[in-house]
Amino acid sequence: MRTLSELEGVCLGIVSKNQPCTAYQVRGELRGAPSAHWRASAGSVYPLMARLEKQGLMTAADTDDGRGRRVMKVSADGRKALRNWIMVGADVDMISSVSDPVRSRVFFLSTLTRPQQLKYLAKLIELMEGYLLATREHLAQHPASDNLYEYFGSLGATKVTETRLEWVRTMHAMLANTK
Amino acid sequence: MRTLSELEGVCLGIVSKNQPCTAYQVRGELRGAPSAHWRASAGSVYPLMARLEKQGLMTAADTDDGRGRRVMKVSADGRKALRNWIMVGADVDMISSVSDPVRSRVFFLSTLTRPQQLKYLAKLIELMEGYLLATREHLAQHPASDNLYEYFGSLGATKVTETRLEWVRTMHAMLANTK
DNA sequence: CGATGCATGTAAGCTGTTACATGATTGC
DNA sequence: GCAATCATGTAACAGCTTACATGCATCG
Repeated sequence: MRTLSELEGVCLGIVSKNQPCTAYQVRGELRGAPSAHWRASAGSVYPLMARLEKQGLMTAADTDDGRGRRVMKVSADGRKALRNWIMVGADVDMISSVSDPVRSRVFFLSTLTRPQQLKYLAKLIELMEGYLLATREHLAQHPASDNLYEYFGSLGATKVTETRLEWVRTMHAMLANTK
Repeated sequence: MRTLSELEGVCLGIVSKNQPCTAYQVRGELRGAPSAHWRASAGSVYPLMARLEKQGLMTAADTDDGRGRRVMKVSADGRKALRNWIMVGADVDMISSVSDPVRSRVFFLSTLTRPQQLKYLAKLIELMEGYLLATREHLAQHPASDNLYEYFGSLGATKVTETRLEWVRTMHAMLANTK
């Protein structure tokens, strides 16, 4: 049994939570997620779903509502694969691989003049403040009493966003106070 | 002027910091980074460096030390492209796109039994504690007085790692105390 | 003199994206 | 009736990885 890719695991998980569920719905869920890492383009999701079906991890059924909807359910093998995908994630690679485009750029901030640096960081702070509001909104709409795991996910996204914002603020303050 | 990819920006930045600098050195720097997101395989770095050279962002010169080393320097156009790459990073996509494989999995934790959940989270905590020690070590070896921007980068990695660890601990505690 | 490290590169493959193509349904 | 949304899919390309291939230098 080949281990699932990140997007495969996430899509299988979304189907398992919402089944019976269409590929279109999966794309909608991905777009509505707190961290929009996945563009979840049609070109990735549809072939992916077909792949999972062919491997027996999902079963599909055509509907007759005139829209050609194809609803999916996770099979017993699919649930096993999903559990396996989660477990495999407890690995050094997984816990360290949070790649941050902002951090990548900070390393080379010396390329900019001091005023440019401050302007860049100020722009980041503004964007992050807006983004933080959005994640907090998302968190408020997913209380622990409703669905504990969605709450956990949103909580993680919010906490990390808060930390990153605080970090950028620290840098801005330090650069503003030295020459 | 086409905007640089993430890896292109990072590599150009590494060269600009260490020039004159070989592709081999760039790979070494990437491997030693606090967050090993980039595997920086030869298959990506060498063609990338050749590409940047062809575009006039770097100049290359062969050495005669018998090892066929090819040392690179960033050109004026290259510095401009690097500044541009940084600035373009002040964008909603960039600040939100911190994709976390752990968070992805947490959303579907209901797939596991409670004991499996606790075991999984305990494993994560163990791994993250080790990883946190490594990032703190890295931070200690890059004091602000030495190179401010490397310090900033390491600081960000450490802060985010601390936050994620605390988050996983919170989840573990909550799941351990409810049935 | 053999292992390890320095140093460069290519070929094939995986995973995702953008852009396109198609068609039905619902709401104004 | 026409725009927006629902719904499915394909083709071409981008970017990075793994695995392979090559050869010299240094150290024990």
